[in-house]
Amino acid sequence: MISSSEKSPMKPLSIEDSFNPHGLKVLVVDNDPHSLLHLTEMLISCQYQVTTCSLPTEALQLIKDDNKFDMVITEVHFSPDINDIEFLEIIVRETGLPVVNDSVDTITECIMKGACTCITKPAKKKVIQLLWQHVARRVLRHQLMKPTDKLENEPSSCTSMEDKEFSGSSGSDDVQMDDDQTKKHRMVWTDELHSQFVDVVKYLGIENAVPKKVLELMNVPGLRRGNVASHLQKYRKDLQILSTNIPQGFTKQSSVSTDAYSPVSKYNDSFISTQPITEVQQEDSSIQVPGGANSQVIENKDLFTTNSPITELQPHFAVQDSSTQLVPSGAYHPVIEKDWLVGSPPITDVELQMLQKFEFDNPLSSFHDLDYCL
DNA sequence: CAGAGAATAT
DNA sequence: TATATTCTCT
Repeated sequence: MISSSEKSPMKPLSIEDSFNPHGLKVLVVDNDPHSLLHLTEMLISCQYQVTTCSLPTEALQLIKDDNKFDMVITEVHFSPDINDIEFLEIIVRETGLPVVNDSVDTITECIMKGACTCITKPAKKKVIQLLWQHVARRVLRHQLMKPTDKLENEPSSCTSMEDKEFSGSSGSDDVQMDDDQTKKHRMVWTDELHSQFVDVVKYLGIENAVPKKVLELMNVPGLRRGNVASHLQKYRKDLQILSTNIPQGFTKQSSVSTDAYSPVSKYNDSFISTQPITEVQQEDSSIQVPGGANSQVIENKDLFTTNSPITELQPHFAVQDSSTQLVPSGAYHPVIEKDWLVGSPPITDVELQMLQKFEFDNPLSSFHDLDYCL
């Protein structure tokens, strides 16, 4: 076997750890005992580690207590007084985890709310077997970005001059070297860096996440405590804002009623405390930092999202609604658009390469199916 | 003294 | 606005 062993506590998520159903922690939320059981059995038979509950509130509590889930599968028809779609949305936002909904008739809506895919009941084993790849892909994305970590100009070239910028010439401080890069090291929290940050914070639990710890665990050369402290401050602030704007009771009609600012402003921000992933619903903006050769592209997408691009929404969702074509084989067949099916951008070559690199030991999955699953 | 977190500055 | 720096308190 492979990764079944213990996971390094230092790295909350690594490809090796996540790249296999074995031990992946799945939270299943379903108020129908039968389908819950069925799904659970199937998940377990596929080596997932399953936690179940029947209500969204329980789910949130579970997430709060144990923030180490890798994936959430949720029913979308709970009860008349619970807005399941909103629940799904919150889960997506707060956990940043791949969320799978198990109802077909709301697939479009769910996908638009951020679900990474949708399975039908009764769940087909084949489909279940492939679910882990959502987690894998998320991790992959993080991993892929890692090498890009050049947030700082490498200290090597900076000599000793960086600490005290004004070394010799004190008269006129026209120290206008090729600044931009040598002088002003104003770091940029790229998606990747931020993801790393979020992972660590999640790992620690937000209540234990203090700058020094986070810094250590992130282990990014050049990153300083102050950077983390500052970021953490903002992160918390955003969480707070989010928590006061969203949770409440998930009431049926509360959803999109125009007034995003409901007067009521103190709810259970509880669950957010442990699952601090938020998402700023802002469209991306890629900025080119004018730095000449060393220019850097900053993507500022889903701000506080951990599994960012997986649930990136494309406009072509409007395409048809209910009839999700399932083929007897059990696997999804993208009768419609592939990316419509799952709301994810098509897998890239690099990703595929990475996936294949880590291929197997795991006979359960085959990467052809990525097309359907991811 | 170190370090967290808030406040303030850029 | 995003990040840095300073301040205050533990």
